[in-house]
Amino acid sequence: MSREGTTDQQKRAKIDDVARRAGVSIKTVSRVVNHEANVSEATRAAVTEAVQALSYRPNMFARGLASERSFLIGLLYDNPSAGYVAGLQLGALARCREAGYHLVVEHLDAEGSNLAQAVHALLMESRLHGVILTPPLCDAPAVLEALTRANTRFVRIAPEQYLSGAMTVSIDDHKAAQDMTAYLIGLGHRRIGFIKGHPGHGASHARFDGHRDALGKAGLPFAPELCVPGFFSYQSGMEAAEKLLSLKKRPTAIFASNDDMAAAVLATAQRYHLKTPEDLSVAGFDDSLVAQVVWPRLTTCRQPIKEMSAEAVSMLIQKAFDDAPLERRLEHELVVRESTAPPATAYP
Amino acid sequence: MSREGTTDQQKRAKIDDVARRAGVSIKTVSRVVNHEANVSEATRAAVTEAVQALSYRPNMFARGLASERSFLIGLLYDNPSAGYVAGLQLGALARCREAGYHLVVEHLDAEGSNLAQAVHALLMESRLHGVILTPPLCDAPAVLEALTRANTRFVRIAPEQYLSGAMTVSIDDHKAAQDMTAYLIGLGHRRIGFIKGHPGHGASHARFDGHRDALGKAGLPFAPELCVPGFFSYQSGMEAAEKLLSLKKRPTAIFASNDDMAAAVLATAQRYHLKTPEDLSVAGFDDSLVAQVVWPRLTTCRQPIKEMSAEAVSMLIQKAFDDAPLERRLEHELVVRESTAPPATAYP
DNA sequence: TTGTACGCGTTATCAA
DNA sequence: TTGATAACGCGTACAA
Repeated sequence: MSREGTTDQQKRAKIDDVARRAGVSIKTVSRVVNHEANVSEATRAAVTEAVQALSYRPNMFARGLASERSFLIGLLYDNPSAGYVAGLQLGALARCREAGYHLVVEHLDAEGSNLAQAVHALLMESRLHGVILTPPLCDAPAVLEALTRANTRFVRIAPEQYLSGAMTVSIDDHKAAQDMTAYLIGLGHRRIGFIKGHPGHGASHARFDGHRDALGKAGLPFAPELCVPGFFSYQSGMEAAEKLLSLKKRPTAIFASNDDMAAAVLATAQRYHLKTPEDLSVAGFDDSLVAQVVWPRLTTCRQPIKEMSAEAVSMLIQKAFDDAPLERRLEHELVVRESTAPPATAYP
Repeated sequence: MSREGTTDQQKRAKIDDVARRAGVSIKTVSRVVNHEANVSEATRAAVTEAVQALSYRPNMFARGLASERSFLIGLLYDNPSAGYVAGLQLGALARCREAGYHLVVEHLDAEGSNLAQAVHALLMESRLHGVILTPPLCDAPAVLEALTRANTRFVRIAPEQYLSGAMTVSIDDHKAAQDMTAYLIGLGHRRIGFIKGHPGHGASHARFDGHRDALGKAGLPFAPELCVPGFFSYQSGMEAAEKLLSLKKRPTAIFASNDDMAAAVLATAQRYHLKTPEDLSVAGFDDSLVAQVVWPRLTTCRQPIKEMSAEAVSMLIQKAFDDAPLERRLEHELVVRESTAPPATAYP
């Protein structure tokens, strides 16, 4: 019933079909498709024409079987923040699409006893071209070892520990936190509360150090009671906020190590009948979705998650690994919104 | 340098290795691995032992090449809500892991002109076992047609349009919205504002109808000015809330078609110096992450997204398709939190 | 109940 | 610059 007898869209075209139509061998088609050198312009054009005419797409499985590596990239995560994961994934997907790769996603339990086994199994059955590791997985020894043993390359995003010879994408968490604290000091704040991040996550320590260094540079003392632990969760932010706000000498600003905890501070402040930002300035980190969904909207530090994961994909699929840098650092950005203002109480 | 000469972990075991170790043919190994019948208990045990000893995992690419279908399931999405996508993905991943499948994620532009081409290309290069379609993609004709033409099975999650013979997972949006409005009426509210969802998404109309029916059942009039359009985005929620709150005769409660928009109502109410829930009750839909991150926390309707996507995977990988139902409907649940209360103003 | 031999669609080796 | 042909690891008629 098709209007054209010659164009049979029903069956998928294979490399042989393309070769026949272009009047060349399959190897030549393979060369063109894979952008290899040593093909004359004429034949290349002929093959390209045939590929388009037949709307040929190389079979992913045949490729994976024939070559050692595939066009599949793995994204391994175990992160409670939906916004963080969604952002990362979007960035990775965009770059994958450009390059003709596909993304296989895997949700692992970073605390699970069978972590190593799960990674091992994944690598055995699907020779992934490469793997993207997000925190806290990028610091899990079991994962790292399984990857190394299987000789699968990987990129770590925002890792905590330095790992010799491993590819990494990150921002300068130290500098970013320092910038934020300096901004708060610039507004006139002198007593600034700080809520730490999860001690198991990479950036937590760097952010804390940055905060403290900013205090030092401004000649302000570091008050231990103003620095409380947190775990990146909303719940932990509530508890941390309780501690800080029940202090006899309350801070005029609180800098939380991520937006979820900052949102918790906002909620807790309301329960204390404190107005934000008049009575209490609040700053977060990440510029995740919640930052714009709470009221007042959060002043925060934007981490370019999409760009980071896109960069990770690029590093995995690059041709020459010899002269390429192992570590890439992207720029952060201070995003000032309504949750921060000069303190109502004037200081000398 | 290995301590055991016999156990060479470096190379991946293949089916031949297992067959040799178990003293059977590769076909028998294949039978055991794929849980086929007609294998004696003794040989099955022997093969199982060999599989574990060699930590054998069948090569995904070889399988995909040899058989028509693969162990890959596609998840296609174009959804602005990070929480929704993250939840869906988690549910699908969990079920996939149990069944030994992997998830290939693809982010498509539902409005894009090359939608059909993108889906077509994906299906040509990787014969996915099946595909999960999320709104609004599950109603995109281009996607549906590409899938049908490639003879790839799919499950639609919460679709708008009925499609004969297509598999579907959903909740009863009509009933859910009706329950919520009935709950608000039960609290004593008589003027209830409603913010619609994106007209292109399946559930929007059903939710609106449910709301209106609940009003009718309670003998309350439907006031057109209390029903405003929205698009599921935070921004659209802000605009909708503006309209409702600037009414000369303001509603005492607002029911938004999702949590993002409900969060926007909360923020807008604060700007109007309205206290929630004393001056204005607010209800959302989905029970996404934001519902618990805002203050007061949102009363909402929980949609079991994880269960829905897990169910979708199950439907895709089931053996017998003949006697299986094409549509499955899961239960919703009203989650009452602090954002709703009886109205301050008493009605006769 | 078990095994043999072939094919799936690519990439890669080597010769032309 | 090209091409013939052998892997790649598994599923599956078909035979035993």
